[in-house]
Amino acid sequence: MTETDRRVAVFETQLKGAGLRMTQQRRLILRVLAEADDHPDAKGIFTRAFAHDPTLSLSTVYRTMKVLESQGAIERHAFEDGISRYEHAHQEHHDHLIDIDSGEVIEFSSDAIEELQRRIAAELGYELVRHRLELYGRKKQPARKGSRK
Amino acid sequence: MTETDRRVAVFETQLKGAGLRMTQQRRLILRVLAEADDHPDAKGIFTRAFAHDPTLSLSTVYRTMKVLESQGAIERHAFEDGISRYEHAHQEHHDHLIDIDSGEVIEFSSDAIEELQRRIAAELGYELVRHRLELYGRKKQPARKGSRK
DNA sequence: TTCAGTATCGAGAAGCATTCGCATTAATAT
DNA sequence: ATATTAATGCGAATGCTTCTCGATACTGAA
Repeated sequence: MTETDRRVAVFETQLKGAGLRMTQQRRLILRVLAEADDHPDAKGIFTRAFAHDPTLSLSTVYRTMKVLESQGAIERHAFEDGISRYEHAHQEHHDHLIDIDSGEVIEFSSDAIEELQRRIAAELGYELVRHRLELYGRKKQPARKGSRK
Repeated sequence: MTETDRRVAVFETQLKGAGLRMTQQRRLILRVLAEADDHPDAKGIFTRAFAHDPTLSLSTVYRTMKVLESQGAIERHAFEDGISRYEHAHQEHHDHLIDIDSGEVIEFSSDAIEELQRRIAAELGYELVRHRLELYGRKKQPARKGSRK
């Protein structure tokens, strides 16, 4: 709760600095995102927020996501299906592993991969600005006696 | 020309085997793709093919891309903008580096990265099925005397 | 507190890439 | 040749996202 409040307060300050306003809707959406531990899409965010404020509109969710993103408060990702999914911004960069069967999104980071990417870009004559890495996998059965294959 | 004809012939055999038909439209679209050295989207493919057959419809392009993809004749990629782009299938797996300024797509492959990804997935308890890696970069100025920064 | 100015909102229309439905056409096997 | 039916063309429909616009409600100043 306190952590969420802190996020809201920080964001409000950022908004004011940009000549923007803190509204009930933005507060609510920010709260929903701060308390989400998954990567919901616009509709998912809308559904959760709508439960707290039935006057909220989907348009506002989309608009708010843009504002939040431009302020660096959240990150937007588009995986295979092309639908935008959101998560509150971490300080540490990370990539995603998506469970093919369940759709679950697991986060990970690897300095080795980051470095390798930078090197590959450099070899091609490019300066790496950003990247997108998604692994799609299937949960392994824990190895156990008698497990076949 | 010969290489393109060979591709068309191979694909026709695959189609027959699946109880499907080789049509003028499929031949044309396959030809356009075989001779493309970039990663066009559906509209781009349609435009090029339309020049040879003004009766072609965009629906057919989309339908054909699905067939081609299911037969493994082409690969589909969706970069940042969410639009599907296509290329004829290579035998070797590769990833893409996208030039931020020009939009140009450069292909590359790295066994080291492939291996690293497999290892990361394994550490998270997953078997890697496939992945998506896109690097976004900016062309470096060739280092020269007097270059600042 | 009240008020003016304007950023934001809700609701629905509009955009865009992609897919569908269906009557018509054409590829294939006999 | 001819029947079978996959494939086509065209327009309508879909689904996510953005835009339009009149109404609403933040915010700073009085």
